[in-house]
Amino acid sequence: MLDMFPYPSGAGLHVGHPLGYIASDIYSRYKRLKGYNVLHPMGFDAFGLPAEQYAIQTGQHPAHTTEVNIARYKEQLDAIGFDYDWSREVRTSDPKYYKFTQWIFIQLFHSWYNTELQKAQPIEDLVKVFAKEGNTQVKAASGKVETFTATDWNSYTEKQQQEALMDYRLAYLKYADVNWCPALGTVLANDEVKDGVSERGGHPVIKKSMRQWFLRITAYAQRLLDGLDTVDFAESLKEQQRNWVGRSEGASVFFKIDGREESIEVFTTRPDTIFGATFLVLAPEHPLVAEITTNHKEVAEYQTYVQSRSERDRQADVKTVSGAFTGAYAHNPFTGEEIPIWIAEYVLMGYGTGAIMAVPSDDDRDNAFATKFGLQIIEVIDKSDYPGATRSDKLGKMINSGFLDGMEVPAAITLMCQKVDEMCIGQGKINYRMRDAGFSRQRYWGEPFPVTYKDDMPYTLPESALPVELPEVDSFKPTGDGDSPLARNTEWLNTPDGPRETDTMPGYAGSSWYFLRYMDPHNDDFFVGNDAVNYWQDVDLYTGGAEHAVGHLLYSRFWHKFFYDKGWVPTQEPYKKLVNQGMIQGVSEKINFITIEDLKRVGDKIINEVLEDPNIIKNNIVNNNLFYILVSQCTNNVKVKQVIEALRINADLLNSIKDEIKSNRVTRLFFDSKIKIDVLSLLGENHIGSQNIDLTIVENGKTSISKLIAHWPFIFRNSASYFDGNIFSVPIYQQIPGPKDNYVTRSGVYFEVSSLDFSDSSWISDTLSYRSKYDTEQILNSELDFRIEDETYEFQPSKSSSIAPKVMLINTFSEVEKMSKSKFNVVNPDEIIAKYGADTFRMYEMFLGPIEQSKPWITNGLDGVHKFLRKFWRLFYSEGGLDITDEAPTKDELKVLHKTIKKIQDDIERLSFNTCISAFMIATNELTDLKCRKRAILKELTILLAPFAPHIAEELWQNALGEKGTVVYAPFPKFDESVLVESNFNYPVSINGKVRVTIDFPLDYTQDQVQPEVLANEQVQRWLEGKEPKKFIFVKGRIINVVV
RNA sequence: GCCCUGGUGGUGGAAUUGGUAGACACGCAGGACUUAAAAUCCUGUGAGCAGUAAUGUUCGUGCGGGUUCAAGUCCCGCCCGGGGUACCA
Repeated sequence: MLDMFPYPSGAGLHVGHPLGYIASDIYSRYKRLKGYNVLHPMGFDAFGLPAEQYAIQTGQHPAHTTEVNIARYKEQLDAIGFDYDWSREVRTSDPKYYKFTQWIFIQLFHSWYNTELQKAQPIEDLVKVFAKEGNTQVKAASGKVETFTATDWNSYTEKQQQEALMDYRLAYLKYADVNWCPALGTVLANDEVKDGVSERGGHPVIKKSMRQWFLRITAYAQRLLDGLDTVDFAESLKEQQRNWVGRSEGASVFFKIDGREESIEVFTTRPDTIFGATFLVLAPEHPLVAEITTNHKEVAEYQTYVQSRSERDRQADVKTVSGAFTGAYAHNPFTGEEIPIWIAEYVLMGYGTGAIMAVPSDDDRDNAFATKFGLQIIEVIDKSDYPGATRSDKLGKMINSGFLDGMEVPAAITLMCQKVDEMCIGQGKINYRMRDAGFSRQRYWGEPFPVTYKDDMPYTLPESALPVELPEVDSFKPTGDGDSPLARNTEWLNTPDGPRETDTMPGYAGSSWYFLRYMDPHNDDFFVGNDAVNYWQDVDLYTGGAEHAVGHLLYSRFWHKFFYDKGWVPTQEPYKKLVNQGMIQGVSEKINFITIEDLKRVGDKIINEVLEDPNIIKNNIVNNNLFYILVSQCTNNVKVKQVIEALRINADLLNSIKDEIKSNRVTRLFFDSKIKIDVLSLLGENHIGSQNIDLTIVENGKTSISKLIAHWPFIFRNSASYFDGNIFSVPIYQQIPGPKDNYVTRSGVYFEVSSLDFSDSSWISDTLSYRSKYDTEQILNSELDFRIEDETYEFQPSKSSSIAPKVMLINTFSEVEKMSKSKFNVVNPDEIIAKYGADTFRMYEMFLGPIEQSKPWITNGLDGVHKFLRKFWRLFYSEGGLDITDEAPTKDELKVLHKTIKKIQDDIERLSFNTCISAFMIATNELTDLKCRKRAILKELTILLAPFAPHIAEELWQNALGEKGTVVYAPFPKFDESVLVESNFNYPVSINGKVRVTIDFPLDYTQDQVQPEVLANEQVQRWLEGKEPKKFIFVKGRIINVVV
């Protein structure tokens, strides 16, 4: 029984984490009651970026932060009453653990993948083959390799040999791009980059090529696909993994470049359409671009633009079609036509060959591209036999395609693959979208590589040197030139054998094999002992978030297959069954803002377009979605004061005031989250923004000014503020470090006063005393100011105020999204446990709904669960104390018990825990009604409840029932079906599908026995109105339907 | 954009295989007990219409179509929310 490894974040365990943990705890306790030996461990994925960032900010060592966070996590986990075997705890950041992570890396480094045997093998074997016959006969998963003979190999220098081997290793070095932020001097994670600039500070981010480690997961692509058929994961999750691996069958074809020796290799899944290939598109980073370009200026400019775009942007942004012509041409090998070679961002270097043949007649993106740049489009498929088929469907009859004419598409694909092969211009090929996994991070808080460099080539350290422990460094900041902070410790860096690798491993290194360590956590000789792994084998049930669907799960499956190849584990797949628990989401508070320039433009657009478009009105206003309109008179001299009122309106009201809006040319701005989308569509992105704010800032719809200032002290303390009774405004200073610690004013925010809570005024003196330490110059330069006269605080427009700040805050709103510290919406379980106890908390989390469904954390039903537990308790204790009898139970009581046993047993097996809680409630309500206090019933029920509410169950077991020992190992009650057998069934009788009456019949009655009585029924007669029924449907034990 | 996933009363959700939609809770309303509060218990509660009432009847599972004796469930086309998208974990 395994739970996904938590990362011990500084925010502590939030209410979302335990959802899966509680489910697995119930399951493992249940299996224990059923007599199984259950291994249910827990540990920590302790390396990671947040601890490192915290270290940069505070100077605290990540090891220390991690230690503190783990202690807190364990305290919280224990408070919920989990049955973890802490003697088996593992932590990825423990040198005793990462010793083996490093060891596994070494094994990957010294392995290659034999595609003939479909198996990883020692690299020494390959060396022997090279020395004997070169690499021409070797069938291996490799990079692009030049062929060499045995003579070549033996004449190679050590360095050349190492370089050649690098193309075969399962862990290898190559150059790859990272998100490089020159201003911060650091490499950024994808989610630290937004719109081409760093999230912190807004500095430009570019791609930088660095030599990095990769794992050859692509060698296992097919096995990772095949393995999916053997495991019990949700079909959707398997589908996600299949898509990630992205197998596609097609052909690679070479296109000859005009006037040059080289050809361009393209991969296509549609070789049939080659007669319609009217141009080629290369990825802007394609190595051939530099060589063939004659159109230097435009290409260079375009390449610079693409540098600033993230891969996701490049794929996602299908609206903007962009590209540049290289000036070079190639030849279509079948039509013989000269076709231009372009570069465009929608072609990615990392996928396929980094080049495509564009067939604008049969590919949407190619079509958009050709249309925009006026390139030729030749129709090659007649789809008239397939009405409704889209451009990309592989359907139709070939036309304008030489020898393919008249063939159906699938046949044409097959023939074309053969033809390409015959003509020696390419071959049929299976391509995978999946790429090798980047394994280098330019970070401190991760596993160091057990590697030193000699002559610029890497060599692994001997096992005796493991673990290579993280060195102490004087600062956790990046070095500024792209190296990780490890490079700061030069004493550590330089060894007699050469300099060390300074990058560290990514998060998934430690988490790809941790479940094996649980089986044998204290083994110092091997990562997992043979006996242990043969006894426990694999994970029977794995629970965790769907967000890990590909990343972690695919990587660990890959590692496991490698272990299998090496003979270290007995199974091909690590996880037999996997359940994705849904996310418990947080409710975030957010603010929307928009520039005043844009506000005016929106106003015009709304007047001219939106109010005239019935669809927009309908989509946004119906369904009682009232929305806000901010009324503002937009003159050229926009002043805050002129924002005069905010209205809540509905569709009818909008219609009635439409003309007034138009004639007065007042700007009306929609600012519900739904409306925001329409503002977006009116203006495009980047014109309206939103930002998360601390949950507690907004209370009862009012924004607390003192809390807002505590949240953004910098902004408020150093800025002048303006207040006129209606509007409270604050210019915002963006925190961009510059010479002499100057900061730049970027924008301002406005709050409607009616939405603010001024009750706590301590911020005024706090702000003033803070400011007095600074030069008044800065305050004078501010656009607006507030003053204090006498003892009363009065806010007035500053005399120097003439320029209006650029950004207007529109409103705050709530949104349900992922719980995370950065979104200020984290809720901890501690308070609830303190108030209601762990049992209530456990049961409530289960009661919230199906385990795999995501839902926001709302505590509405908490009381009901708590009340249930009290009611259950009262089955044992009445006012006079313990009140249990030894009488024999009645038939009704037994029925309640056995109905519940069956329900709980079935529902736990199918992991439907929310319905279990309901079943307990029903049983308790029914037994209360029956006034049942019988030991024989209550004892069994206590065992049933024990996995869900272990504390109360244990208490009742030992003290109320007086049982010896713990309920944890009690035998699970045996279900007796005979108790539940019914002789009659109350049939619902419907007329034309609508139930009108119910009639009781013995269950063994057939249709013939039932029909006369049903038709004679008074109700049925009424609906028949004297007519004969058309049809009589009888489903035994379910329903009767009379069709009239 | 692409992939995945969800949408049912005022709220969380139930309906396991196409067979009585709204189980079980929360909330709300009314009542009992109590000096009072807490706790506990009882009754009602999808919406509309008719009826003093029992009850009857129409509508109703995001929207629009379809299949079926029967659709929350299956099919087709949309809309909206959430997650992932390769360096957050």
